[in-house]
Amino acid sequence: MTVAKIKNMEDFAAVSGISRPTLSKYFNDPNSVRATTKLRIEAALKQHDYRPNVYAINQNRRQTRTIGLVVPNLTDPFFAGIARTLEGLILKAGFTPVLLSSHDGPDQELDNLESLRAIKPAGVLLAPLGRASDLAGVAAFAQDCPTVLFDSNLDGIGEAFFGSDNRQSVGLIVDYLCRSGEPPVFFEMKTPINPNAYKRRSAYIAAMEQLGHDPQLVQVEGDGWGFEEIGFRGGSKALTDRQFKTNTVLCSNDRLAIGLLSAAFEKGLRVGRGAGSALRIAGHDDHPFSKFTCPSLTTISQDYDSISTRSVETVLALIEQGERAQSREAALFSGTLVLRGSA
Amino acid sequence: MTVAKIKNMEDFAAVSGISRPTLSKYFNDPNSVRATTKLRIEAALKQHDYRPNVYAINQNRRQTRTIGLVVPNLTDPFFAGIARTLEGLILKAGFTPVLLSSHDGPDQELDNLESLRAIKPAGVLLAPLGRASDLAGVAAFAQDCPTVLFDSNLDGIGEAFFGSDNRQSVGLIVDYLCRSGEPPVFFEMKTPINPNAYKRRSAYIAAMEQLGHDPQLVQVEGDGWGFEEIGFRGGSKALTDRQFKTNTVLCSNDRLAIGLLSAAFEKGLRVGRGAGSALRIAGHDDHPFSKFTCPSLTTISQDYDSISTRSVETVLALIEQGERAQSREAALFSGTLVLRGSA
DNA sequence: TATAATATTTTACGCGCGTAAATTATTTAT
DNA sequence: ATAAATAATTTACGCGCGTAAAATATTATA
Repeated sequence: MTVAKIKNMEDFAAVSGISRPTLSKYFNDPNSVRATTKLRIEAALKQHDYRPNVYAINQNRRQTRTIGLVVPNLTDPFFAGIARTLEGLILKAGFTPVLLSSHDGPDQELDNLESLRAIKPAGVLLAPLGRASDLAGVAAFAQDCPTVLFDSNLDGIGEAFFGSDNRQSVGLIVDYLCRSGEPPVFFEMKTPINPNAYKRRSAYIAAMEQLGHDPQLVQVEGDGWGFEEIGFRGGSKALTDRQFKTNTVLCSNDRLAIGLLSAAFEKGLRVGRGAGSALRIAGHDDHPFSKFTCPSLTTISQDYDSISTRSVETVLALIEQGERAQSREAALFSGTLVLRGSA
Repeated sequence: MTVAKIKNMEDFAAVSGISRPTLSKYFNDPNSVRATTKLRIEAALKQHDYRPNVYAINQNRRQTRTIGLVVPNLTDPFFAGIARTLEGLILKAGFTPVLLSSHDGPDQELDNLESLRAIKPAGVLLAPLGRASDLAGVAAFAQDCPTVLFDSNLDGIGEAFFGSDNRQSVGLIVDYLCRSGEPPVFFEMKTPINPNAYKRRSAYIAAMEQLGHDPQLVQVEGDGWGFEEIGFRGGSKALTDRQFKTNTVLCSNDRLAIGLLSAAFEKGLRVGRGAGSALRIAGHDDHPFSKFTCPSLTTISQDYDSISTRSVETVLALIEQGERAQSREAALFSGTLVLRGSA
């Protein structure tokens, strides 16, 4: 470390003996310069600790090396986990992820997109709120910036969508529940926010009918995103009112199931697939906590490895080719059954 | 919306009839210009949709309007919640938060600080990993950038620290548990990563001794941050080996408690403060899920409103005065008892 | 070794905005 | 109405880097 402070690329060019344009090339892509000069530069970097100014760089570049990442709510460990995976993939590709949470609010979602617009990201991965999203606003953004949707689909918005095949996954668990005991009642919110919820509802109905059973829906009131609380309250009411026609409940997602589990416990109902159990409860999503509920929750694990990988690959491809996709890509991945104690 | 596209402040000056330096002043602080011109500018903004280029702005400003926010792990809903609160406070103060998660790794923690260095934030709020943190690295960063620590303290690093008064909170719950039943055994990790864990351990010992009880520690093996899993495994073993000398267990944090709760359930042990219960379990932190465990978890709620508010106030003050604090501030806030079903 | 191909250097301009100094316009106080 | 105070305009430079063009140096090919 020399005494003279290096404050810009010019200074660094002086001390390293490399011309500034070559350095500029190097910092844009270390492999774009000759191997020997690369070594010289890296040797000098070790000695002098210089870092190009991000702001000056991005002022001139058309394409930023940033990829925006917007999830509905980071407070939900499910999305926090996905975000982490995606961040890792983005970093590995040599881009910088910028993570934003919509905090379950469409206003915040639009604010996030506005913030991203300001930093001119090369691409954006967006898990929209769903029904609550400001469709026009999101569409306008996707028009200006290569955007890939995941988790929740918004018809026709973005260059691509990757998510779960709810039809397959719900079919899978309905089938399992029917084979292993009484057919399940479907426990959900009356007016869900997430489009997946609607798909799961109809997938449940279809699966039940195919197996020759009567679909039974228990739809609880409740606004917003406090799913555990909604599941708890609605579940308590449903249990006292004996709304569940069979001893088996399939919840639209794990967070509702966690609430229902809690309600059942308070009522003194034993949950599980054992002989002495009064109720079987299953969920969907394999929420990080579902392994530690009492009893542990039987659920569906979404193939988030595939969803993440494909989503990132797709933005990267869009960025590389520099133009928009000729057609909107959409792929749904299969879930797998996670058998635990509750059903 | 006019046809001619406005691409920079000069263009916007032309169409709005306001000189560029005045516009520059306005965007730096809307109230620094005369009320009438402010109105004129805002009227023009509505018509022409222009946004100053962030990169060009920050290239010249010494002080960015950005505040870095680093938490140990966003996957933990506890930190996700705090992060959200802090983001809100930062936004309200007119700054832009940049949220980064260290993913429980000291390398990532340093990487995060490096990333922040690159964007030259006005200040940083850091919840360090604790024992795992690279002390020298963090200290070096705090030297270059006004940094306020919260949640976990690192001796002498940063301009201030705000956290919980573990001595008070643990004293409170130990006292409650002793008054309402058998004195608690302390359930924790043998070599915790978080400095709070050590404080809680000694607070437990002190509180027990003061009440004339014999402190009992059950320390489980386990590396890393999968606290629920560690609590589950260690708890299962402790229960089969009858390591708990009394029927009451105080866990070092809620996530361990969730694991222990799960282990107790599997063993068929009834947890709660009722007559037919075999075990009482209490936690610490009021984790978002502790309300929905079976039974719901008696715990300590940290005063995160105060911690958040003071932390943000302090960075803002540091930023405003433009110089470092003359002395390192540190404040601990009291927790409150959250009485639920488990103890 | 001569020639072609590829890298690097030199030179120079531009990006969009911050900001300073001098001048002119507007508001406020007297 | 006049002077003083405040705000806006004009002019001009600089920030740190991207990037283009021409000249020069280095490496690869024959």
